[in-house]
Order: sequence, then C-alpha cells, then structure tokens
Amino acid sequence: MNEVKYVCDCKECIIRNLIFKHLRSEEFQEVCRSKTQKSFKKGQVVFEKGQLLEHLIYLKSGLVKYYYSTNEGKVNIISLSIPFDAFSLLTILHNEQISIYSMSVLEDSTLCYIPLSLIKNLIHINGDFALDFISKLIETSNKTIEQFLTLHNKNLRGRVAYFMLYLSDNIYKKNIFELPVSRKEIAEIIGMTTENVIRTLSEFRKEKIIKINGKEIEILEKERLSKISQYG
Amino acid sequence: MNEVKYVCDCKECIIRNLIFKHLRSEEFQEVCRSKTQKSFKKGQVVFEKGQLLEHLIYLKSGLVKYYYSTNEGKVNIISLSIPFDAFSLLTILHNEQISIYSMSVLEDSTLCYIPLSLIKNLIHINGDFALDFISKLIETSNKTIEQFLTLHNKNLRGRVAYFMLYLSDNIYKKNIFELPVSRKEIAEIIGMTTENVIRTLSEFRKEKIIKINGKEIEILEKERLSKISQYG
DNA sequence: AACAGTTTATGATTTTTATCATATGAATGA
DNA sequence: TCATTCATATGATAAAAATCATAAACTGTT
Repeated sequence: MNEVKYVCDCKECIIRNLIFKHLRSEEFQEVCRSKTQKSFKKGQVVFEKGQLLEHLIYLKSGLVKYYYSTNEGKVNIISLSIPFDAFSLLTILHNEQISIYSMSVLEDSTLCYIPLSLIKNLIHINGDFALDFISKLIETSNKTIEQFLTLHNKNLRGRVAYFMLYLSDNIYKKNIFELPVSRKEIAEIIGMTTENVIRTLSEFRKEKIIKINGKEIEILEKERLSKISQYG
Repeated sequence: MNEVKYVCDCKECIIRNLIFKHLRSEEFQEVCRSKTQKSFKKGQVVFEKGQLLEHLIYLKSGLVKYYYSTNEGKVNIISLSIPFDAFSLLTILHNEQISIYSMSVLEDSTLCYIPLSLIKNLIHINGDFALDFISKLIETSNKTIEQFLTLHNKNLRGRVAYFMLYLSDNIYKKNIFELPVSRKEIAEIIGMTTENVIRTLSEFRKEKIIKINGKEIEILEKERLSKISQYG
C-alpha cells in the first residue's frame, strides 16, 4: 500500500466531469493539491465498518466492493464499484463519520483520497457543487435500493442470470470476462448460498447458456440469459 | 384533498429543528410563506412512480408509505414514515425529478409542500443548510439499506417479529397498537407472502407472544419477540 | 338485508432453497 | 514434499417458504 503525495495534475481526470464538474478552477486546484493516492493489491481491505473516515475515497482504477457484516458475522456485499462510481458518497458524513460499511479491493486498484474537511468546505462555499453532490447522492442511493429490490424479487436462476448480465454489461462491457469474485462472494452479493451459486452456474453451462473455465465466463446466449433474469 | 395556502406560522414546527435548523430567520420565513399544505384520507395516493415532483413533501401528521412497483406489478414497500421523517429527501432531485417511488397515506395525514426550486436555492446560498441536508440524506439512505439487509437476513418468524417490534418501538411507542396496514401490506414490507404473514402472526398468538384482535396487536412477551427477531 | 369483494384464517401440497455429505483440484505453507 | 486449507463441484436430504384450496369474517354498496 504505497501512499503517494503528488501523482497527477488531475487535469485529465475523469472525476472532474463527474462530481467536480461545478468547481471553479482554483477550487479544483485545491482538491488536486490536497488529494493523496494509494495503491492496493487484490484482496486488501481499504477500511472496515466502525472506522473513522476522514477522506472521500474514490476509485481511480481497479475494482472494489462495499460490504456490510451483520452481528452474526454474515457478510452482505452491497455494491461493486468501478472507477469513478459514486457509491463512495454514501460512506461519508454518516454517524460522525464512522463508516457502517467496509470496503475492499477485488482487483489491484488505485484510490484517491480527498480530505472530507475540504469536501465539506466546498459544499459550503459552492452551491452548484453542493446541488450536484446531492443529486449524485440521491441517484446512487436510489440505484442501490432499486438493485436490491430487483434482486430479491427474483428466484435463484434469475439472480445469477442478472448478476452475470450485470458484470457483462456494466462492469466489463463484453461477453467474455474473468469473474472478479469467488462463487462465495457472488452468493454474498445476490443473497443465496455458495452451493446454489455453483449449481446454478453449472446448470447454465449444461444448458449452453454460458461457458465456464474456472473464473472465466463467456455468455453464449445473452437472449436466454436476459429472459431468465427477467422472468426469474 | 384540501389545499390550504396559509396554515401555520411554522414557528413551533418540529421541522425547524430537523432539516431547517441552519436556516436564517428570513430564509425560514420564506419557506413558511411558500409552503402549502394538503390533507389526505387514509388510502389516498400522494404521488405515483413516474410523476414529476416539484415539491419536497414532508409529513406533518399521520402515517405514509413509500413503495416501489416492479414491472410485473409486484409491490415492495420501501419505508413507512412518521411525521418529520427524512425519507422524503430520497424522492427528490433524482432523474430530472421523476419519482421512482410512489407514496400513499396509511392514516389520515397532513402533508407540507415546499417548492423544490426554493430548496435548491437554499442549498445554493446556505452552506450550513446544504451540509446538514447531505448528512440527513446519507443517514436516511444508509438506514434504509441497513434495514433491508437486516430483514432479508432473517427467516419468516424473524421478519414478522422484527416488524412488530418496529411498529411498537419506532412508530407507536407502546406495546398495544392498531396495525396501520393490512397483512398483505406487511407482506410487501418484509418480503413474504400474505398467507405466511397471517400464519406467523397466528403462531405468535398461539404461543402467547402477542394478542390479536383484528387490527389490534398487543405485545405480551417482548423479550421472546426480540429473541425471535434477533435469531430468526 | 342481500350481495360482491376483500381480508383474515387454516390446512394440504408443491416448489424452492438451504443444509449436509463427499470429492476433487488448486493454492498455501511449514 | 506433504499436509492443510480453500474453492469448486455434485448429489441427497431436510427445511423453509410459496402456492393452492377453501372458508369464515368483515366492508361497503345497493
């Protein structure tokens, strides 16, 4: 986990066009100056439930998961996030900044850390930024809630189909990809048991809907998978 | 549904100490002047999914539900809200103000309507208000997500027990209360079938954990109910 | 009061999902 | 290198929940 003070000048950074669209030039410069950057290896934990968060942490490259552990030790994965995704907005400013989620890294990733004090100050002095921030927040929150409902209204086959399509369409944007998570983690995302995830994937393989090679998945029949996801 | 222009001078209004805590006196006056108020009878729909929302609508008295209908017509109740609850924050500013939720009234209710344009303006010009607004938003969003996870990690008995305790502790603050919803709606809240809600309530009755008299529920053994909720 | 429609209720049955058992290959570590 | 753990895999079984069927109680309407 290397921390690097100066990394890039942010001029080309995609984030500029996302949550920082409305910053004035000098404000964005300040964000850039005060940000730090860290690299994480696959599997490393970025922060844990209960930890004090003093930065807005966003993903510059890689893939991460946000998860929630119940008191009984059961893990629920709430969201996977690709670079510049806005889920991290939900992790801040809550409960005196004590995070209720944990975050860990699924693929080698680079994270940017922006001090929360600066974010708060920007909200304070720049109304356009604040409005945009709020709008992103609500959008993210609603997307998360909607995804939950969608998933929990489906049966096992529907959930697995949905998740495969999600990876294909939203994360990797191709029909062949490496699963970034274990079958166990898939179970934690879509709310079923590991055995049934494995079984359902095997079913899809036997039905020639997907091709499985270890972690590599190829979607052979997207149409059928969509139908299963939709009606499942 | 009566719309009333002038209703109260807001001076004593609880909302002042919630999301409007940081407004300057004249700002709050403006909120008060531009607000309208409507009364709804039990069962009436306040707005539906897909509708353009031009106001922040908050509950002054009564009880409401926010719900989400899937494409297949299945209903999921996302949240019940008591007066001055912050859930309504999640319904605004999303997707060009097209609501993804519906809202209807469970008990005769009075709602206050504050123009979104004014809210946006306040966010714009008053940084403290904006910060507080964001903090409330994140808190509400996380509470909603957390409640979902909690519920979906429980079995049927656990869910029904959890919901009875929720009504008792959070909504009515007593051990005897009138159910504000039908068994069918309970099913839509906690994600199970109507029959199983009825059956489980009957079980609790036979086990002398609760007393049922139509819509009236009395919790006789809170300890046991808590255990069922916790370990279910 | 009679009627239809809805809500509550309960039992029987089927379906779905979790659990348990067992096996194999891959990864990890002393 | 060999034992150990972990991920994947599959079958058998048990448990959980949904569905189906039926009926009584209640609501609102004419």
